[in-house]
Amino acid sequence: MTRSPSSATGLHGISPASAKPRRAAATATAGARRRKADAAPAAGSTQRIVDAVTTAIVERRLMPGTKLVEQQLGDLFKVSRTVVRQALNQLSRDHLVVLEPARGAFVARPSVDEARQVFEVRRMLEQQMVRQLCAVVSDEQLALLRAHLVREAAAVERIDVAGRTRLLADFHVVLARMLGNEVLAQLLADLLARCSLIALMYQSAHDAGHSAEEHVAIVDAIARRDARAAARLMDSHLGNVERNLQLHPRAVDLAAALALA
Amino acid sequence: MTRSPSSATGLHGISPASAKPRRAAATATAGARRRKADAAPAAGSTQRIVDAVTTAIVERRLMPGTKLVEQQLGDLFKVSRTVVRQALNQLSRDHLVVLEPARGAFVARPSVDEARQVFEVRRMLEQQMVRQLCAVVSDEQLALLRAHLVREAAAVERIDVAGRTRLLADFHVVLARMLGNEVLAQLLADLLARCSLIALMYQSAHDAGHSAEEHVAIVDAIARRDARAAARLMDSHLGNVERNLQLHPRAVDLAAALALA
DNA sequence: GGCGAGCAAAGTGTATACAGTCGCGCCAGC
DNA sequence: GCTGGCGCGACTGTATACACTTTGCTCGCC
Repeated sequence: MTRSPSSATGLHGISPASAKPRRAAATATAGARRRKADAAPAAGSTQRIVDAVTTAIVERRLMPGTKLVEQQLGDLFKVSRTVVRQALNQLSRDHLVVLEPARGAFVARPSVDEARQVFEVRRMLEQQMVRQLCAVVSDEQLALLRAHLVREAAAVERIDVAGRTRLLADFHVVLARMLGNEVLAQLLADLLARCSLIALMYQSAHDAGHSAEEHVAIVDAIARRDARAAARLMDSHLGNVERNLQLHPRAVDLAAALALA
Repeated sequence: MTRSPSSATGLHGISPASAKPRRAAATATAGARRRKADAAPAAGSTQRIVDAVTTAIVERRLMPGTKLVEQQLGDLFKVSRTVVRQALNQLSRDHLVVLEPARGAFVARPSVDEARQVFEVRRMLEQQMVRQLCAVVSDEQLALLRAHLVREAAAVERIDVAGRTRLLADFHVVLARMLGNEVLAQLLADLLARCSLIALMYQSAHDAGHSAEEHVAIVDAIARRDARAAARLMDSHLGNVERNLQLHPRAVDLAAALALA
């Protein structure tokens, strides 16, 4: 959350690959030289569109299934379809939109199976993540975590839906970053963006306050360096979040329902 | 490995996102209808380029750092730069190439840190993966695994470098697929492609025969439904692979060397 | 009145054209 | 002889143009 190039949009860790595409993983020298180049001119117009669409989806202004017409987006952002297409391609890689050949781009509608699988992977990764974090976490980092928890609580308090959604997701990315593992962090950011879309589709009955409390418990366990507890708490936390989704196939049994009638 | 749209290239699980971009995750009806469309006409020329470059990198015909000029690729594949650019964008998302703004596309040169982080994530995922697999694996699946091991051994035997590299990596994707978790499988495929590049850069001293033997041990543990042993074996297997890389920074100490001199 | 063929509008897929940027070599000046 | 600016060539970034597919509608036919 320190140096996110797309922080202008309001998203930090969520935006799945904001930091990725343009960041030269090349030798450090090249990275340093580039810094002046992409600081001022807003880091490419493609990324602007990606970020805008991402936030729009996460903040529920674009519903799943919505068609994204290239020319319309181009007019809105005052760019050509070329740039819009690049953005849509990136978004499709993040699984936020689906490209249907010769038909167009649509906001993704993740299936129930996909939702379960995403959570499954998150459980695998994050359980191990907190376990390892117990071994290496510093006091400064713990302080940062506490600070994050305070912000979460505040957002929950003042019913700031967009803000709390972002903070609750960012919590997990912050944990990943603390391991110093950028690969893990980006992976997790991707998964969390997909989770936003999933939560959005399958109207989560989960109340944010509960999640925030569980985050507190997890941090407490980490502070005690209690790896087993931390892993268990994270597992049950993710289980709770998933359980509170309405992952009961509806569209599928439409055929069955009609057959019955 | 059953229905890979890019199997024509010789890569199965490795090709990081061959299956992803064009595969409509949309409702099953749309998927069925589309099948006729993308079956025959080779699934888009963009993907052809992505696959070709991917295999070229994995099979060591394109060395890290090589510049990929758009016009040249366009001439080679008889397509316009537009298509080439799309392909390069996809490849950059897979971390196989790096795009430097206004400079061009280069075959990625993953840093030592990145290599370590990729392996770290693999350990997290795959340890949990085999653990879970012990609980759900069927006899047919075990037979498939045994068959795969036989193919691995054969490739090692006849010193088929390209083949064995692919098979050794595919093993891990096959495991992921057996959990029925496509999200996990694709994630792992991504990571494995990056590992190919890493192994290629930091001249692995690891001999393939050893890896194949470790795979056998892992499958044995899974067959015994011994989750703890399987997890431990997978962990040590990945540890061995990583340890056999020459992950000792060289270019970095250039500055130090100059300071000394 | 329902149904299928055909047509037109909309939108995507690809190619081409143009503008901006980087890198390299040349040349003047010190 | 070496250094620093200048200009040219190559290549990338973006816009525009054109061809093809899909889709919804209309009209004629059954």
